[in-house]
Amino acid sequence: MLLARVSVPVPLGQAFTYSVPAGLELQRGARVLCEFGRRRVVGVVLDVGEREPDVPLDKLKPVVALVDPEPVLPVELLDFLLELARYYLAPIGDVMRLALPAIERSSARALAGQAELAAVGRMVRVARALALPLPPEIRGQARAIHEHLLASGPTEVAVLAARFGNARAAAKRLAEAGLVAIEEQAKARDPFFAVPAPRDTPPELTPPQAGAVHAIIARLEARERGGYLLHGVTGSGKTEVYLRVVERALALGGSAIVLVPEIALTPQLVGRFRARLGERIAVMHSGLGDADRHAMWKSLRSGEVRVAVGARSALFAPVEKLALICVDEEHDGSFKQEEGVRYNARDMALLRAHRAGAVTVLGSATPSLGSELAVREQRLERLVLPERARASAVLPRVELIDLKRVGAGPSGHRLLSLPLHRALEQTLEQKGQAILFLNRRGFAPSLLCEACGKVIECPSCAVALTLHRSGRPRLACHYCDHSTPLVDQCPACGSGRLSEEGAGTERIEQALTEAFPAARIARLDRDVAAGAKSEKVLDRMRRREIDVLVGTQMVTKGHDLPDVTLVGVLNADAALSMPDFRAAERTFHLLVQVAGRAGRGDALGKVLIQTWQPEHPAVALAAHHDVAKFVERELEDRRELGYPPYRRIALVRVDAVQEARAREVAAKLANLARKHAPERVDVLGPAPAPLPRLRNRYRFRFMVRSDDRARMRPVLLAIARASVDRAVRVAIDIDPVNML
DNA sequence: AGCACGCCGACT
DNA sequence: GTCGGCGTGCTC
Repeated sequence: MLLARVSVPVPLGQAFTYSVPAGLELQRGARVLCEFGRRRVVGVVLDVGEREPDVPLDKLKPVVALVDPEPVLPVELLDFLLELARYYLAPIGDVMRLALPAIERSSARALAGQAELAAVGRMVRVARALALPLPPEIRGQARAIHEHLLASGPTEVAVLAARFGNARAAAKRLAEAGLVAIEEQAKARDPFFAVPAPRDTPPELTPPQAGAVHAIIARLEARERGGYLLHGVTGSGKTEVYLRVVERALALGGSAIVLVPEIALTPQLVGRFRARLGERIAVMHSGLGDADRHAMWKSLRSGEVRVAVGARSALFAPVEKLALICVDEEHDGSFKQEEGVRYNARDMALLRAHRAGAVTVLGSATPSLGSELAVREQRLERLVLPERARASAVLPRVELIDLKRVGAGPSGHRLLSLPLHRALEQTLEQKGQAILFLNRRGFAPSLLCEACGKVIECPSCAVALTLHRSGRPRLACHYCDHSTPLVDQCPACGSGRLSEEGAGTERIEQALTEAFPAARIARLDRDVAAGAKSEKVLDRMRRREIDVLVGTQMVTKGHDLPDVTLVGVLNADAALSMPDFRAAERTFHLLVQVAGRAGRGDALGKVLIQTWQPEHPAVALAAHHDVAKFVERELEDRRELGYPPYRRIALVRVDAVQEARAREVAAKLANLARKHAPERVDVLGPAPAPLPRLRNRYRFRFMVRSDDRARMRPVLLAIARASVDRAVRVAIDIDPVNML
């Protein structure tokens, strides 16, 4: 009997078997229309074959119809997805969803046929100035709009509306007066493509770059699989290596995927790829609408474009003949998806490439300990770029400031110590730029009642509310969307003596503005940077319209800001105190990355790191740019403590609105795990999570750990299959990155 | 996840 | 007397 295993878009972890009607030619990876329960769904054929039914015949239904003549998924990608689902114990339907753009998934459109698909691209109205003398009675907004159109060329009416008040009406009047033409146009495919990038001339490679490029290219030409760790300090020119090897992969007839952390996917980076590879790349980023995303996906699937550049999800690019995957900043935690299918794109890049017989290049200035161990065990080959690509750019001098011994500077603020204050003065005098890093947004991290000693907490989470003063003063939860106007009385005891504890970026910004009234101070964090605004701030920084930039994480990542000569880390220990075995590694990476922001141009950079623990290895070794020593120490610690990369862990998270239910299920599952655990697999916990209540749900968790992944599998399967109270959510996080 | 079935409260 | 709340069971 000819049967097909079909992945159906439900989070059920299993595929369903359908009979194949005579005459229907089914291929693996093709979409099919199926009856599923009382509804019709579009599924993906996982495999087809002549075999005995594994379900009672009266349940077996036939495939209704074939949706595409050609499979939507290449076989290599399909097999990779099956393997990924197995690795993470994720429902196959959810995994398939990762790889299919919304438009390909939705049954309505899939069945509507190609004609309708072509019409999916949005139409927009574009205004174009007609070169006529403008009558003097046209004034105000209308005149401004006309001038803008003359200066900047045709512009979407929607864009005008966002920029000029009442632009729609003004544009309409201009159109009626015959001064402006308004035309319907198909929306540009991708925002990044709206401005064509000028082609660049490839720079000459430094000897280490050339060495790395040659090694990788040799593998590509031999069509052998292989993994490389491209270990280069910030500014050593890793991107140029990616560009060269991607070009080579293309020239050899293959395709390539380049993964970058979401935050690093900036117009600058995309611009560099486009300058070299032109229209031969597809950029997948989170700002893409369904239609644009689908256009990208289509061009990759058809082979018209053979390079995908993007964050996590670009890993699922539907390319054929995959030859190369590059993962930039491979140590970055954002490659791990933290909801739904909790996959790690860095790890899965190695898997997909290995299975496809392709080459993987993992790039970083501060490689993950996983990569370091892989080099030692010869699973990866290290390629080193030891120096900065620009001869004049040298690694900055780093100075540690012990906050226990050094007090506040003239501003009176503890986190603006005297040495930092002096350094800022000097930088401003010398017309340099400074970046100050503080990993806390808001004004003050908590409000403490001095009468009853309570901290004002979020009503749905067990965390303090953060005081924000930019805009209307409010208390906001950084873990859920709760936000209230600032209160002046303690909600617990009614006292009016509320003290603002600690400092966030807003408070530092304010202190700086007061201390350096002549300087142009700006702030960059998630509150400022909704959407593409962070690029705006960074552009102003590049244009030197800002002297001092205060910010969170966002200021630390890969941006090339050549005129920054001073970098201050206001509190290096913040990340160190996290209850997470990777706290030291994160702190180290962060400090080295931030330090790398200084002195990228011609001027010698200076880095000040303020810390309460100057002797802590993560801090002390980062100050000396001593990656090797840190890695050695940290690997030793991990081995002793039985943590990754020496042992594998899986975190089982259990949460429920009712605390008792969550606690009970966690206990039950941990017991079950212990019962199934073979030798060399241990179960630790359960215990309340470090954040014991979030979004009104109580959270418990326990850990399954082993030196052998295969041994853990039956234990985790037992947990995944156990039936539990429906009010309780259970999530198994394989190789967790975020332990909270 | 959907979508059914099923068994108890306030209303046209 | 019904409309509708969401508990629980199933989907090849």
